[in-house]
Amino acid sequence: MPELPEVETVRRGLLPVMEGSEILRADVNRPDLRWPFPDRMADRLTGKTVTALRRRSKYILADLSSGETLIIHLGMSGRILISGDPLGQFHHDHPAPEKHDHVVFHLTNGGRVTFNDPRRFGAMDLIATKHIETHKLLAFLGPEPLGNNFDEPYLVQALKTRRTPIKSALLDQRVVAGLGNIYVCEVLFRASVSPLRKAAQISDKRIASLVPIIRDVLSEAIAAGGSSLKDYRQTDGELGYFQHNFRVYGREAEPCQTFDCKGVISRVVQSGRSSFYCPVCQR
DNA sequence: AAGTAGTCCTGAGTGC
DNA sequence: TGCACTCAGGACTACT
Repeated sequence: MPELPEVETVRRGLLPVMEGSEILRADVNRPDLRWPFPDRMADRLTGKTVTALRRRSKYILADLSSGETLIIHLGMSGRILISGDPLGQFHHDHPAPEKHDHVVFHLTNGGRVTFNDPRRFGAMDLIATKHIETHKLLAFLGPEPLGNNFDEPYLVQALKTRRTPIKSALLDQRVVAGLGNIYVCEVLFRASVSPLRKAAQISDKRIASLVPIIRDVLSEAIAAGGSSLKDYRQTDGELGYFQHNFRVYGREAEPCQTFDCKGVISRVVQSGRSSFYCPVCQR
């Protein structure tokens, strides 16, 4: 479900409620999500203050006063909702517990942070903060697309020898970390590049052109609060609204929006994921 | 070794 | 209404 913009939106929503706050208690309602929760997770969270709330790729990282960091991944269907009016501005009480509320953090400021994930592809883990870079899930991630290490020479170099379609290459988190199916489709549309084209076969100039487009699409989506399809909500329960700006994703059989293009949006399946694109103007 | 299916899981939607 | 089927913002694992 959530790609980088959705995860960043969740992080920003959690920031004022969680950063600097103490975890009074954690309710862990099942033994696992995608993997078993770490040993004694609830105990290791209890009484700890969240000293910083960061993001790496699609992972939310909560640094704790104990010297450990809680790693949270939302998988396909994960949501995090805040309740309890901890900032004195929401004016709503705790809603009734729902199915798939797997972990609930109770904060000493009165706030409650609920992790809900029907499909349970999400994950949580705890690791010493000083070892976060070496965690199995984070160690092989590529650069942050909105960070300084992601630039034109890097992407040209990274894709130079990749025989896989550009669509698959950009979904590979080792190449660039945080893009998912929706935003790759939108990026390739804006760049007029066919998702079917082999990465290595695209000119350096066109690969380079992807860099600012990736930054723009992600930045615009963050500014819009992410994209809400089925599951995703911001932490206050509001919908994101970038889905209204999709030009190709989910628009199979609709006319291409490129000026003067008479194409029709197609859907093809590449390595198990749907790619939406205009076969006329994306080459 | 890189590239690609298969896999985990629930729920929504569609067609008969 | 029920049932069978497809599809979904991810990404690890095990094949070729």
